[in-house]
Amino acid sequence: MDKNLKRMATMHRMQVTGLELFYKNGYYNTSVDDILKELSLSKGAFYHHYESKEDFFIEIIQNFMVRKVYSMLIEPIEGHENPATLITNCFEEALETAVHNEMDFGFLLSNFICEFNGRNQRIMKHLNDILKIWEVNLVSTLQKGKLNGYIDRHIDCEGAAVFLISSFIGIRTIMVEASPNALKYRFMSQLRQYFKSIETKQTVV
Amino acid sequence: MDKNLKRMATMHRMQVTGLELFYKNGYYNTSVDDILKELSLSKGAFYHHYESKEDFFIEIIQNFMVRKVYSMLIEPIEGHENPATLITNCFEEALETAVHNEMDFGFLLSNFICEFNGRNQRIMKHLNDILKIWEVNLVSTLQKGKLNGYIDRHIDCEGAAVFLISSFIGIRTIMVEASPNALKYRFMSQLRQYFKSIETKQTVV
DNA sequence: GCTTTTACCGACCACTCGGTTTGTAACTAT
DNA sequence: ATAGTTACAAACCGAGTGGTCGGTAAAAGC
Repeated sequence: MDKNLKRMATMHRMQVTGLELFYKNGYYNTSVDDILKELSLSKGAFYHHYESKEDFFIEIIQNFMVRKVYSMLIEPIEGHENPATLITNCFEEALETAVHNEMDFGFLLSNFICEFNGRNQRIMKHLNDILKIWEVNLVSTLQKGKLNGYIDRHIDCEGAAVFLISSFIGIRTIMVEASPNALKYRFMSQLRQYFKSIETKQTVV
Repeated sequence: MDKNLKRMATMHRMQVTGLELFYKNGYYNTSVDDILKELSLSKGAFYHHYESKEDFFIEIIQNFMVRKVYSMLIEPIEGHENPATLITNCFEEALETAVHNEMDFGFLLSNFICEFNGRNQRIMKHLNDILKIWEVNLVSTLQKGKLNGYIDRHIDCEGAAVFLISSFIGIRTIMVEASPNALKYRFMSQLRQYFKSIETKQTVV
């Protein structure tokens, strides 16, 4: 049983380092040997635990990327407050983290989507699943907000979710270079502007 | 002199095919040989005309990508009409083209930005320059719209430009898979919503 | 105590990569 | 006609690539 523990410890180490390097250099630009070198492990160790580089990556997606999206983008918007506040704060924090990350290479999920788009259906399926989960949760937060009178009832929540996802992916892409802090500030103030336009109009009492 | 013509014809053919394959498979996943095979040319031919794969790509950026961004995203928004109309129509058309493109792999510029982000400074500089040109033109269109009374004078045009660029890059990234037409429709209606919020409020006469 | 399983090593394979070198046919300038 | 230049072909190089395989030491199961 603690045999299994050792196995899992090694596999975990491989996945952590794997994700790090894949994120930094891209999937195709990171060789299995690169990962192994960092861990002082051999090819034999890798192919003892995993069938292929691709299978290895898919395990990383399911073990790490899903969780990161959950903790960074989904859990923070659960709740019954005003969706505008929830989502704005969530984005603000996600961008702030990126600004202060010395080794930021963009939004993990969209980077890989970009790399595999139209080139690797199997991996794309897994990545799109994560995107879908995010979208569904955004929609449900917005709809809850509609019921609670925060969001205008004429608003198309699916549309708003797509728009929010798009803008987030975009800003994270261009934030990598240049002056991320200025970009973040400008983006956030326009995001608030957008939210104002879909919030329920407060008729003067 | 017509010697030079032959030279330029060959180089042009290489760049056209090069861009095609780089766009389809990514820069690092396209070998020089892949391009040469398509043209029935040899390595010798390639390295006779270009110093390296990287130099070759930079020439492609300057000869083709700049022009594509101009014709697709900059020229259509030049004019003195309402920026909301100009930009909305421009995005609409750009997305429509993508929807009907059987071989769409996303937004050329942002795909490469994503691939080179934090990995190749030299190429990133050229790509960021294009992005900057686009941004500057968006800002100037918006400011012109302010002067002409179309855009609310409290709006931060730089911020709006960043927001528009972000959302466009994002929607093009997620539009590749799934149902591009539905995504386009949803995106466009939210974009109009956003523009409504930054247009000058028409006080009832 | 003996056997089996596990976790890992490291040499090796066939292949691909960007880039170099050498050779040559055709054209140009004199 | 001849000498030089241009535009390309083709073989080649060394460094990597994902993946295989035979071996081994230690632990687990009986």
